[in-house]
Amino acid sequence: MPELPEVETTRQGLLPHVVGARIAKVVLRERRLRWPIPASLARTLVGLRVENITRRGKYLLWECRDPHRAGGFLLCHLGMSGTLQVCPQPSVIGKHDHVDIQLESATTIRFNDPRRFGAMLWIAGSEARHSLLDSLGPEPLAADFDGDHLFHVARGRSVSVKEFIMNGHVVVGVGNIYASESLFRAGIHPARAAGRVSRARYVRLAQSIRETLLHALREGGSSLRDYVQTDGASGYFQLAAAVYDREGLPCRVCAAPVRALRQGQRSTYFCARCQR
DNA sequence: CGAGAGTCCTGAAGGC
DNA sequence: TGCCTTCAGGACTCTC
Repeated sequence: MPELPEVETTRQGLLPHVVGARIAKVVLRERRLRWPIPASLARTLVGLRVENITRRGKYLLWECRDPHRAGGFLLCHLGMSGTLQVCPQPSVIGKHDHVDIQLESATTIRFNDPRRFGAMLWIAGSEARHSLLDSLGPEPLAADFDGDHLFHVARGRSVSVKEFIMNGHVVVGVGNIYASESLFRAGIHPARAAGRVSRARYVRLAQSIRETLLHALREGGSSLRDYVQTDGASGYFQLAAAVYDREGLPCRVCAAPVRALRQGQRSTYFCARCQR
């Protein structure tokens, strides 16, 4: 399930293959994703040159241009089971291979997404502005994200701190796995109301989120279940998970059994002794 | 405005 | 063995 480290790993894996390349052909086999892929996307993309791929939260933005006509941005979201793989010699078309973006070099970038929660949309123009991006919170690894930000946004909020940090309008890129891991690292109970966490503890939480994400980034992204890196190798962050998916197993710090609970129809893992 | 539930989807896993 | 149910998850969208 791609979270921010996986999306960033994907971005970095794609960059050397696509930046500067011209799009030769686009095959749309299945357009029914989170939102339908525009039928005109293939026509739009062919002939454009990919100038860069940037990331905003878990959205990837392919900046595409052409000297003779208007460019724009290909907005991609991997949902929870999506991958973008670099296929130097695409051979057999597999199940759920929904989109192929073939470059002039013959290398193909293949979008596969069994659960079809992903997205592929087109933003025309020279600015990457879209309603999906408009009200996103800060990047957790950027300078404008810190404990003060979390503390201020949390004023008066009764939602649990775990659901709070998973809200993309508060901070982007913290998914279910890293939310549990970050709260464990910060020693904060996941069910505590967001408005009842002190400023000092939010400072620690912001730092924990950064550390957790950076750690996962160094490991190449997690591979829990579906994730595959662009070169096909799998990540291995789950081996280092402190609490996620470890219900009943001893806490790595105090040996108390890790506990699980449901929050907003999501599973949360925590240590009742280490987290208050 | 915030909170909470519903929704999309496939595949794996568990129960009987 | 096989069918049925449940769960997994991102994040938008709707209702209250």
